[in-house]
Amino acid sequence: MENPISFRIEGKLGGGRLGRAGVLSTPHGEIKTPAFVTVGTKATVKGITPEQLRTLGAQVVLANTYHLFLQPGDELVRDAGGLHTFMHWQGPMMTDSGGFQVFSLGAAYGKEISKITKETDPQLLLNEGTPDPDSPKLAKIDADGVTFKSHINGDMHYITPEKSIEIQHNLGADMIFAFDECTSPLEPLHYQQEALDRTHRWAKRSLDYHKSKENSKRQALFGIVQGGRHEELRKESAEKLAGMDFDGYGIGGSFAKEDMSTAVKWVNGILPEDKPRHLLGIGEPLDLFMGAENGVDLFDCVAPTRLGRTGTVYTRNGRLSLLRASCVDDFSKIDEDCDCYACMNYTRSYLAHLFRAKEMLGPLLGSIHNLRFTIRLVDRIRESILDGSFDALKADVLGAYYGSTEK
RNA sequence: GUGCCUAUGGUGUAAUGGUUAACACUGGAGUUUGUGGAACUCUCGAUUCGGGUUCAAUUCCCGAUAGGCACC
Repeated sequence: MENPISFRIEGKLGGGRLGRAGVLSTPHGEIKTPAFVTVGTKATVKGITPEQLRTLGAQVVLANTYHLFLQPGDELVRDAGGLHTFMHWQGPMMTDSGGFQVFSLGAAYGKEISKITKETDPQLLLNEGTPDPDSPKLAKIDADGVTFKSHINGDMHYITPEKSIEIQHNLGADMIFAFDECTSPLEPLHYQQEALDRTHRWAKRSLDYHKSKENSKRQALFGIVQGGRHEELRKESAEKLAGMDFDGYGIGGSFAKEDMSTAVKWVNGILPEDKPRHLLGIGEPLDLFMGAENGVDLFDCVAPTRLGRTGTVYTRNGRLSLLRASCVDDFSKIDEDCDCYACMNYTRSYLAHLFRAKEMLGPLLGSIHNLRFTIRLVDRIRESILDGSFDALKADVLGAYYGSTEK
């Protein structure tokens, strides 16, 4: 049977490292990897038209199963002709499985926990124990699936691996994800193991259901590696999933920052080389270099849009809050090196005015800039892998970004 | 002109004869990584002025000043 996607490696990083550049072919076009996947959770990259996305160099958009299932409903999207038609994006698309919402609406709901934990003391992470069961959650896990309480109207919904895949079939993205459980790093080891076993069973069920449908001929299914910060679990997960016939792989989890690179290395050393790997929910400049260096082909992250929308922009010299007093009369561009629409036409002063006046153009321009900044950075990383200048680029970019006074 | 009322951060409001005068917005500095929501965390900043009563006054009294209302 013909595969819905194919992946071709065009160049490798060398030096015994896992990094590579390639081309991922999908039913809606090619993706040059490494690539940054723009996040369009509810079938829209907030405030950005598909035409603008193309101008930004966006190659692929990621929407979310959970959100679209609740609103407007996957069957409606199917009846509209699928996500591509519905949202007027004819390029490659992915959908996340809803697995992350098990985390964000469950263990992490209303808590200080986010995808990247700041906690650096491993003892604390391990001893924190299971978060108190009385705390309100919108997601409850059992062996078979997850009960969600809609954040929109309180309706209860039960999502199983099969249901997640069914929804994703209706949505019709080119690449879809198995239903997984993203665990909190605060969970103890025994829970991580239990959750991982469950994620593996769900991966198998996702795959079996997917393969039983015609959609598997035009939609690729990615399995998701979990295992938290534990080497044994990460490697076990990579091996288990590598043994299943997925079209590609996601690397999931909630990490302490410094655990991320080791987890990626463990996993990518095991996953089949000829299939694409997607590091879920990452990242920022440092993380993109780390991922690319260690064999990640796809990244997605809400940071560029969330930050940009709320007034924080990337510059070559680090992050800059446009709300800062110093921006009020700063008539320079956001970033001298940037070729985006915002940088070509507007000053920091104007952007500061828009954000202070709460004008809607501010969030749009901030999103445009951060997306372009991130997409372009990953594009440059790709080129550098192909022409052998990766290390020089990394030193140059990260030196300016993290070593400068702008921050 | 007379009478009445009011006067607390930049703005709008709390409170009290006794620690450190509270809250919201604004201002300043941050956080944000498969988007529940945009939210959250710090932080600067005030008792109109002058007298008096009192151990102690932002609080009670008198006056000034300013504003509001009413009346002539």
